[in-house]
Amino acid sequence: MKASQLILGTQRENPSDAEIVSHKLMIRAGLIRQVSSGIYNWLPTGKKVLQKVENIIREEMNFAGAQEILMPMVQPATLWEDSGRIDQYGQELLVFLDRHENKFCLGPTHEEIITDLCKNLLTSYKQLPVTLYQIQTKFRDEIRPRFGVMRSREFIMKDAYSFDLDKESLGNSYLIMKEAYTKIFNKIGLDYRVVKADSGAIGGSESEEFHVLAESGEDLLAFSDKSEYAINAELLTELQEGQDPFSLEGKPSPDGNGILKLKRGIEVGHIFKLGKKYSEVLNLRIPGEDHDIYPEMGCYGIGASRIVAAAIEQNHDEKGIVWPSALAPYQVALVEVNTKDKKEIKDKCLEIYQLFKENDIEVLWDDRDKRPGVKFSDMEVIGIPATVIIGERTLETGEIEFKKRQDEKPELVSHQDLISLIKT
RNA sequence: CGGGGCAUAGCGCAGCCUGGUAGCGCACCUGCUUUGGGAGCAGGUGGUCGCAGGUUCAAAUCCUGCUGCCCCGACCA
Repeated sequence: MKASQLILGTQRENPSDAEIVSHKLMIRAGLIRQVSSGIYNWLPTGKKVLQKVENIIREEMNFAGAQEILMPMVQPATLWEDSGRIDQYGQELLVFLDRHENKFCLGPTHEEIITDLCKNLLTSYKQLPVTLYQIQTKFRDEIRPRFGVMRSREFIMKDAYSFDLDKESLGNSYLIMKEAYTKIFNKIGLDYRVVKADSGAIGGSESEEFHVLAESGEDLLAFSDKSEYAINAELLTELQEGQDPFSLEGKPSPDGNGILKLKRGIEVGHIFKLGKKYSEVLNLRIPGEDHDIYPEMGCYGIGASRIVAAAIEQNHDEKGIVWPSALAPYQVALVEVNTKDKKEIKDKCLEIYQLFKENDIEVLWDDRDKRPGVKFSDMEVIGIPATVIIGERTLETGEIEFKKRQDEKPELVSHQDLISLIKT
């Protein structure tokens, strides 16, 4: 991609209404623009990053045997009346009327829809176990949206739903998803933890959360310093009735091993064992060997758009974003310096540009007629992991200036080494 | 929903107190000169001053009402 043709949307100054670093940088790097409170446009660069997240999720979900579907964002409110959640979910559910004055809502989650779908779709216990998923826009009318896409009203979520014959099989489906999640967050390249969690409004028996560790995280997590024990501090205080979560620091771990340490996290994934809650209340019965069964369900969410913000919270410096390579919108920036009356520089850039393209390296060629400083800072705020600089200095020698995002100065490398340097 | 703040060009802001027909920096467009870390000069584009009412000869400015956005809290993926 040539920067001269790209709608970059970078901004020099921090927006006045952004508080946390990921929000500021997402605006300044031209990833998002606000439409309304908790509602955002995703610009070309942001969309690329989001798509990287989605594709990693999709790959691992498919690998785990889950099947991708797409459910509607608009759902009949009657389904929510049937499940009894219309009151429980409350104001967060955005309800409206269509032209026939039928009540609909914007889907904040899809247990009702998927359960209803499966009533017609699953016709035999032989089809179980099965896990279906989608990557789709959700809407939750948050009391107070904040921090950009970190806590937005509209957001992109991957939600998966498993259906099993019995509890044991559900346990297996759950583990498969947990493993897939582990692989997803490893691939994305963030520092994360899994903790026991409260199943909240979704309901069910058991749940775990995946948190990206960051100082700005809204959740407080408690870990034992001696064992694997890890729990959402809020849940632990509920279990221990009414303590201040902060007071947990240094207390003995409930599993009897070690003492508790607190960290802050951003919840990016949540997996639940739902049991028969939805299958029973919505009457999803599947013919079994001798009698109909209500399948044991599980549900598994990942906040794709939130991951983008969380990744920035964890990976930035004073110049801007520092993408983990799996999420970078481009793997390399090709910056040309002083090309006026220097056709050789343009030619050299074109040559390298094509070399990258032939090797399937996503390259952003900054061919704009701008000062070098402007280009460097744009590439840095966007967070592209590597930059290749082409200018007069190295035109004669044939060497290439190559700089990693966090390096102060470029190093000189040979033409042949370029590709392998970027791929590692 | 309670408490606080803000609303003037794409972004960041001044002007408001003390009413007189809107300004600065950045960005953007044209030209020339520049070009290795956010260039210089010259010229230019862009604003129903959030909305509605009121006071006044005259309102960005004063008064009233409303809306939107941000922050803190309760709540939540």
